[in-house]
Amino acid sequence: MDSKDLKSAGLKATLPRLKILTFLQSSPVRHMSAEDVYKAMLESGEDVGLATVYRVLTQFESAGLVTRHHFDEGHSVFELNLGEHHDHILCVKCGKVDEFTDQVIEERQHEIAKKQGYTITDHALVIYGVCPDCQNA
Amino acid sequence: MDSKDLKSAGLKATLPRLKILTFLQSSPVRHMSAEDVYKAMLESGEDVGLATVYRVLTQFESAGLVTRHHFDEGHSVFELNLGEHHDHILCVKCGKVDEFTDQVIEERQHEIAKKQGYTITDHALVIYGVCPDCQNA
DNA sequence: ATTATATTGAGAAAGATTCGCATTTGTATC
DNA sequence: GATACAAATGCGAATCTTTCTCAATATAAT
Ligand SMILES: [Mn+2]
Ligand SMILES: [Mn+2]
Ligand SMILES: [Zn+2]
Ligand SMILES: [Zn+2]
Repeated sequence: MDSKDLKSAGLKATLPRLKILTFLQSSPVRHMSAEDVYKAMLESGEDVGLATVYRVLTQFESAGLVTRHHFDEGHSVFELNLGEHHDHILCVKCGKVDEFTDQVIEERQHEIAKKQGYTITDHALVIYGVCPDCQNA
Repeated sequence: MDSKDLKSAGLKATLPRLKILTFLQSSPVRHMSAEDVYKAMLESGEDVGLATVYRVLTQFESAGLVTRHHFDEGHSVFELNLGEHHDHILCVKCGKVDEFTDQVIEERQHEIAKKQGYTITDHALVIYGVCPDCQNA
């Protein structure tokens, strides 16, 4: 039951929130826009307004349940937060999104921040390229 | 004369383009939104439409004269391309934008791309933090 | 079951960027 | 320098994503 997850996140266990959380947890696709989630809600019969999807995703983000990315200008992409931080590499041809972690890069960023006198709070790293599948085509 | 720069970039030397390029080249502020450029045009008396500013900046980007960034969702930021690649670190309090380059990070990204079978085309790295000035306040 | 409060849905509104099109400008030619 | 034609401009309308407003509804505690 996801109600527990919501409650412990300080959120009332409403139908729209349960529906959306369950969907995020069960979807094999990890990176989705608000519109993607909205369409999934429509298809599963459950009536959830688009505004509610946006609100809930934003609340989930504040609660740490979800992470928001800005891969392209123009719209946000969300993914269920599974704990471990990672960065992304994505295909400019087909839009595929892959993930990676690199401890060297992580450390280097902290050194850079320190050198410039910044207290680092976050970072966003996206590598753009052509994926293996799209190279032979 | 900037006409040369425009011509060699394959662009007709029109008044709006000259005005905008000259402004970018003379401004001490390196990172600006289309709106910023538009306002500067208004102040300098020259009448340039907002749509034209957007068009010209996009053309400059295609011509390699300018680089576009997406520091925050919701609007693009442009900077004159001075040749050497660099990444950014910016203050979440005051919005200051600083720059840096790190060869280790650059190389690591290529290794990651190779490891995943991608042909890397580009990347975007932004470190968010609190700048020195904003820490004692 | 009742109440007090938080949440929802629908459409309006906002903010950034692009489009459509009549008018103007740049440049190549005479 | 005048002429001609394609390219570029400016304006407002249109688009797209996201947020807001607010009356209606659902939730959690009593
Ligand atoms: Mn991810
Ligand atoms: Mn820069
Ligand atoms: Zn691909
Ligand atoms: Zn600051």
